[in-house]
Amino acid sequence: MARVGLTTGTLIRAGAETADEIGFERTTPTELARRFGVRTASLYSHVRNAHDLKTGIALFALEELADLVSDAVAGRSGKDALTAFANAYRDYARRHPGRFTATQFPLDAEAAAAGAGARHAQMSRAVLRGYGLAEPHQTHAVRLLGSVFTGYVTLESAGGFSHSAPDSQESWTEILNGLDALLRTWPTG
Amino acid sequence: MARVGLTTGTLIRAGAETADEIGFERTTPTELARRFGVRTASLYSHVRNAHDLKTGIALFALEELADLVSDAVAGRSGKDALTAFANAYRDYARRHPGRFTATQFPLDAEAAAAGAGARHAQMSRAVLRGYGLAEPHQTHAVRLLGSVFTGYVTLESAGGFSHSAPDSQESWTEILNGLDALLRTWPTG
DNA sequence: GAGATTCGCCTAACCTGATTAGGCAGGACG
DNA sequence: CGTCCTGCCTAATCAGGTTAGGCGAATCTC
Repeated sequence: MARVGLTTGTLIRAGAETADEIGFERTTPTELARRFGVRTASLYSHVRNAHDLKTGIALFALEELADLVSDAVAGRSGKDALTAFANAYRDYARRHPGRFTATQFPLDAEAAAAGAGARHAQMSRAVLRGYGLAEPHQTHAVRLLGSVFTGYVTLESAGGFSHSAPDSQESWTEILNGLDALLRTWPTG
Repeated sequence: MARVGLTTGTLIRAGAETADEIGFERTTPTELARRFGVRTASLYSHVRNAHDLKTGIALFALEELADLVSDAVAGRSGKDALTAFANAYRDYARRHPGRFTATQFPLDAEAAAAGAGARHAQMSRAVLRGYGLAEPHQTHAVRLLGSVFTGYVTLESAGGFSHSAPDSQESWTEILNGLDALLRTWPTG
């Protein structure tokens, strides 16, 4: 019997690629088994079930995104950091639509705790450091940034902004300018 | 044979309620058939297939949400309108989590064209009227509002803001204040 | 290096959900 | 009162998910 060398990691990485190719929705154990030339049942030594597989892909994508954002933000501050942060986020969604969808897969408490959620929040705070916001305002701003970026990228990749003028890129730039302006005048007390 | 009186409309409305109860994901033809005390196959005279059913629920929810937002915004302007718009959106998501999830179901071009998408964009523009934004800035602002509200409500209902101080309501209020301030100083030329 | 053990993948089987084809019965309508 | 239409049914098929148990190849032990 040909041993393909399945491991949890292999499956999750292949799952991430598959998600980008055919969509996170359609990334099923059966599909992965097909791609590995293996019977579906063979996956069950490596992942508990389909839900587990998807959770794994989601955590993988969250880590990967956190790495990219971390790199992008390193050594920058203020608007520069804000822009780098936002673009890293948006670029990831465009380059890896399936993985981006995966990052929004609802995680149960344990998975969320284990995941890169904390890293993302930390990076968001790092970007905001340049704006000198005190708590609780910083947290409010973190939530604003998360909402805008998540929302924009989701709507954009769902086709919400295509086929209509002006260009999405233009809106993106203007929104980032706006956010920068807003953060500079955000209430500090 | 007991005739239950299935129609496309009945199924979609029941689907909306079911989605709120057990989640949009699990709102399947089989589940609806169970609830009507009917065989699954019997639904297929009224909806084309499972995807069609979900699209129907999505369109229903989009209309319903548009009605609510329309009511909320009527007779208001400026920050008042902005707040009413935003709260109508958020309240809907909290009261009807399944339907809200449904509103994000990816629609194919025909369904999207038939749906309430245009109404939502119109209402957004109506809210912004008080801020006197010229094109293309108004469109950018429409996209910002859509992103913030979609993003915030999605993250909030995914539990992103719970279990951590400060309260989500506080962030929401401060974010709306911030958006209002931003829109008042948004570039007009 | 030969037997014991582990472990990766397989076969077989079953469940749930989606979907289609064709049937029957009961109310509407002449 | 007969006929038709329509609403729901039975039967059957298919795909995906999941479990139980088997077999053989790789690795370990002495």
